[in-house]
Amino acid sequence: MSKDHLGELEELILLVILKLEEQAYGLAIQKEIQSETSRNVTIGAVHGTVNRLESKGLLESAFGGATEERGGRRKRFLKITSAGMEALRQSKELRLGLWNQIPSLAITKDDTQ
Amino acid sequence: MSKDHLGELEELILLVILKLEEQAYGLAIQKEIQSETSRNVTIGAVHGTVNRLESKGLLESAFGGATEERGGRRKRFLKITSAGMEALRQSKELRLGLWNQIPSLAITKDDTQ
DNA sequence: AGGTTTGTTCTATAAAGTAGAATAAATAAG
DNA sequence: CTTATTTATTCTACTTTATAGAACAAACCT
Repeated sequence: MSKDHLGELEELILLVILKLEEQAYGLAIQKEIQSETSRNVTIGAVHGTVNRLESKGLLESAFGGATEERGGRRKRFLKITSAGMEALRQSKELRLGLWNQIPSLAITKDDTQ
Repeated sequence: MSKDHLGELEELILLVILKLEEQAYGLAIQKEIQSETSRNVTIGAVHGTVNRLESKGLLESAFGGATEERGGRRKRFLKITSAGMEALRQSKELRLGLWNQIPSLAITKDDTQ
């Protein structure tokens, strides 16, 4: 019953991974968080959180091959699992439900894409 | 720059306080979280989080007077400050922004009230 | 081989969240 | 007026998340 919700950074990282699609790996996630939120999360924080999410089954990782770039280690690419997607949907539903019960925060058509 | 975001429970509690309006105090918050999310947060967790939010200036508290009920101690009523409201708005904006960049999570008119 | 670049791992600490027992204050009952 | 009952907050100990950055690893270039 309890203990299925995402931490704040866990949720943010899952969302950013979805946004980055095929280019989701540690450093890219860190940069994307920085550009979306002007928040400075360190690379250690990103990997720590990613590891936790993987051990919970909310995402999977796989190392990429050699690249065409200058040099550097192989990237560890992240992919959301269906359990991870479900967790994001639940979180969205909870917030939407609460916002819409509070007039000053309710969703309007201005919020839709 | 960094360190202005809400924890997961912090945000949930602020939203519930807004929803409860004049009846926001420890036990009521606990029950409301239970009914909105079927999550069992203990009363210690609620008060601990409320205290942290108050010390951050995101909410204020004041004890109520005697009631017309059976017995029991005075309630400590909680009220969101403008800084608290601002934090909630920022959090909403961040999520809306990310969801709308991800087709499977984007807000549609079905999500509006 | 040595240097540079890109990236992950590791280790230590602080903050947030969890849990429930202890305590307090108000009213009712005897 | 003393004791019991109800409603509620405080307190204390612990676990999980989040923060921070140094250490380490692997790929490419010269």
